[in-house]
Amino acid sequence: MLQVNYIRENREQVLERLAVKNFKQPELVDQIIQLDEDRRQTQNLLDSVLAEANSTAKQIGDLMRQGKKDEAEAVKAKSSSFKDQTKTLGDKLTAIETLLQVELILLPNLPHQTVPKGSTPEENEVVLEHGIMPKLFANALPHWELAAKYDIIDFELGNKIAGAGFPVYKGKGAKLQRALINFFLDEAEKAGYREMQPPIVVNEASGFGTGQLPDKEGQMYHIGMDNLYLIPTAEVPLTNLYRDVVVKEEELPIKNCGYTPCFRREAGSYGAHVRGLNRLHQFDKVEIVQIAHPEKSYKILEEMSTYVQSLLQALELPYRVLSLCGGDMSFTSAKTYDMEVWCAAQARWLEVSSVSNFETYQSNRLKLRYKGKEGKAQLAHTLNGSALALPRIVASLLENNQTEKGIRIPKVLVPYTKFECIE
RNA sequence: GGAGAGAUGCCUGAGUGGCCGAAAGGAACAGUUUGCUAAACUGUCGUACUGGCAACGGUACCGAGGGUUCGAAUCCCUCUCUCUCCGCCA
Repeated sequence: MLQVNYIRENREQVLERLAVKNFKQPELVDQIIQLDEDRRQTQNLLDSVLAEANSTAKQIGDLMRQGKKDEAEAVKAKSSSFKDQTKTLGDKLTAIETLLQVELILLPNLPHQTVPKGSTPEENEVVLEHGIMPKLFANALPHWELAAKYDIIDFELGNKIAGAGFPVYKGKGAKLQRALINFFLDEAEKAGYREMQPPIVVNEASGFGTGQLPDKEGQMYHIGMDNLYLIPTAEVPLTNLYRDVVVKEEELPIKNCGYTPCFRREAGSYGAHVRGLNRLHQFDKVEIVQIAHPEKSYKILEEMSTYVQSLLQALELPYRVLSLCGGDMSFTSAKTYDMEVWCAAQARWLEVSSVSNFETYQSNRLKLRYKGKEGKAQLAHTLNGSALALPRIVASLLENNQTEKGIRIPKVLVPYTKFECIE
């Protein structure tokens, strides 16, 4: 959520930045500025009535204590009129504030100056490509066929017990999952992230804090009986750990990571491009999250991108880094890098990580601030990234590393899998 | 699931209708002093909105939301959460 004061003082710039994100309702900006104006006016009025009511009440109290009952009664008669006024003004103020909040929530984050213009994925900017795309032998298979051939991932079985998009990992397939999770967590720890194990259900306040609610509730599984949401990403609990928190400036940056399963309804997705592991309702992911000083957050974004790339390099996967254009970026992000790995048998790039700086967009909702020795508490910047999401990593490992004898496990993973090949 | 207790500032904790934005102690910060790794003394010490160039004001907030009252941390209602005991249980 953007800050009203910022919008008021930087109207032109806000409009210009929103245009980069292809925001369709720029008129909201002026509406918000007007509502804010109304809000302050109404509050001033209300405050002055309340001030008068307070001093009158005090007066009555003093008179009562002095035993001047008649005088007190006289003043009492006068003070009862304040009630209607404060009620009316209070209701008006609440109505304005509610509307202001509703409209503020409709504004997406402002893209950073370096974010490329554009509205479609094709307009994302390729920052770099790394690695060599493997040349596969003649009868090379896509990963869903490899999964069946080696009996390591069972989509049918998942269908039976849960539904499409909930695969069952079997034998070496399961071990590969576990190996990847442990490898990612160990690497994150080496990079200075503290491992956390958060709940995988969250309440409404948490969903609001990171921006999933109110507008994206259709994307999350909801447990109606207890009004809890299954997390779509560990970003939600890991970032919400700092909701309503003021951290010490010297503690920044705070670096946390965590492994969780992630749940996404993915309503409306179907077809060949979501086959196999390409898109699932439940998947595993290790997430990295940082709470940063505003002056350092863009440097940290680059570091996080470099870190994620180091994982892909270690896994020997060919990848590219995209700087997302304004229109393709998420609602809440100020700048996002996507990492995509090459899936040789499908001959396509698959997104395996998304690293974003949210600046103060989330922290404003979360009321996440930092405070130095001097001065007031300021909103911190939040960043997060996948490091990494498993299914598409598995898909590309299977496809890229397939040989006529079996699937080769990358060297760094062998200590974790305890096997070198899936035959 | 049943019964009970509770929620106050960074922490402990007092406050049961006006003198309470809130005692006291601790912590923290600044200073003084003695000197030695600590103590004593003094001062400062909540947040948000808002008016003002500023000095300095106004308003709201004692878990959340309503209500009673001229006036609520304090009384009433609803909700949320925490703790204790019982039950169930990985």
